[in-house]
Amino acid sequence: MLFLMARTTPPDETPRTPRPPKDEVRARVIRAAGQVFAERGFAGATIDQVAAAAGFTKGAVYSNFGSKDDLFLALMQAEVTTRVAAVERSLAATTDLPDALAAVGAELSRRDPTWQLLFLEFWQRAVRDPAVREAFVASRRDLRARIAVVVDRFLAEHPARTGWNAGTLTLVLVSLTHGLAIEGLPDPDAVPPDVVPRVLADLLRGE
Amino acid sequence: MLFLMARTTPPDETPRTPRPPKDEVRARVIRAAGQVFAERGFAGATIDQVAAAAGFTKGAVYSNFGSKDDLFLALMQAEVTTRVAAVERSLAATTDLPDALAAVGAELSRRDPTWQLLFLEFWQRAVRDPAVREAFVASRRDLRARIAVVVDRFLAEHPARTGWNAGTLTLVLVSLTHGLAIEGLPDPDAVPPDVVPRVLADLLRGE
DNA sequence: ACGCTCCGATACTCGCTGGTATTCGATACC
DNA sequence: GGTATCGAATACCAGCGAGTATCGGAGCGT
Repeated sequence: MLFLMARTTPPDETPRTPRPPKDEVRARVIRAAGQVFAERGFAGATIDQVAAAAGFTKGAVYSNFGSKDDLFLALMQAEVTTRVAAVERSLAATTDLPDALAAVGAELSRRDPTWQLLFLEFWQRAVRDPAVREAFVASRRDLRARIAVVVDRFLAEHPARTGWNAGTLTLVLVSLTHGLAIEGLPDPDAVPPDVVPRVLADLLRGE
Repeated sequence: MLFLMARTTPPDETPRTPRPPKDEVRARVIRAAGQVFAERGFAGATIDQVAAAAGFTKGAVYSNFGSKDDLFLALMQAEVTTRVAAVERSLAATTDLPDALAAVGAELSRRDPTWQLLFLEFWQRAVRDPAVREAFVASRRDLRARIAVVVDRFLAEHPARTGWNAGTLTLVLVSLTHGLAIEGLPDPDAVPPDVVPRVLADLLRGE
């Protein structure tokens, strides 16, 4: 391996810093961690793999994160944030409840296994580790609350008399969606496409 | 652990072999694997831990299972079997459809965190590893099919006219229960106790 | 009784991975 | 331009854990 005696003559150096962007490293590592962790699982993934996927080496990772766990937490933080934002966005796009919920459902259960895998990984840690659990629960509640706001508005506008309140209805939607994803991801044939709407129809059909 | 110095005099020897049970070792190892894997995760658990939990050493494990994965598959097999048996039992106990479905739901989503953790760990591996997936999908279909048979019988007996066929209804039930477990395990307050029966009531309320 | 066989225990190997200490290069400041 | 600083690369280490080879003793057939 030869290093070219890189010259240092400043004169003609590119004005724009070809700098190895400061915290972009951090972002890239986190992104890479998302991929690798989703692919091999937290315990199954190695720091070297993450670093490589990000285009760096272990040193970069450890100079940005204290430990593997630290990296994991950072990833969860980032992922949850973007996730909540995505849901929020899809909710804002329409005023029609079924549409909105369908959008949320689609958002929550993207056929993309990556998110499901990661989410479950987070979940597992939350169940096992009280410290993680706190943050996890908070974000879940936040997510459900945001969806519930929309549901609530709809229920108010449409006096479809139903025994359901917004919170519980939201819980059912979110839970059902996740549960279906669990069945459907390894076995796509197992889940007919219109299950969620049909269930919702039954639930909202005034008593 | 006492082995009675079992005598060998054939005449009066206890008819039942006081022997250090042959394949009971296997059973104990599997049971221990269930606990340990659920507690630390598959990758996070060690063969030594499993062996110790079963009251043996690594040697016992490796003389009964070819590898860690092998043990894992065996565990899954066993778990599903006992699970199905439990469901069938709870269904046999009642003739009322809602009651029966609620019972099934309860059975499927016991607050027992062990099972949920374990199941989702299976799921993760299934999604990631094609070999595991095959076995996983097969046992899932088997599970749903068995439940569906009974649901079907009930639907036939109880002319509750509903747009749902047994298979889809079962899918919804199973999925919903799992999804609720995901929300409820880290955050018990999030899930009211009677959600499943209420949803089922709506779904079965004849159209 | 006797020895054969099986299976669990013990001890060891070996690769791997998280973490650390150090080096090296470049940016930022003087 | 020279130097201090920061962050990534490299080299390295120690522990750990899956898997293996071997040992020993308990059943079982004869």
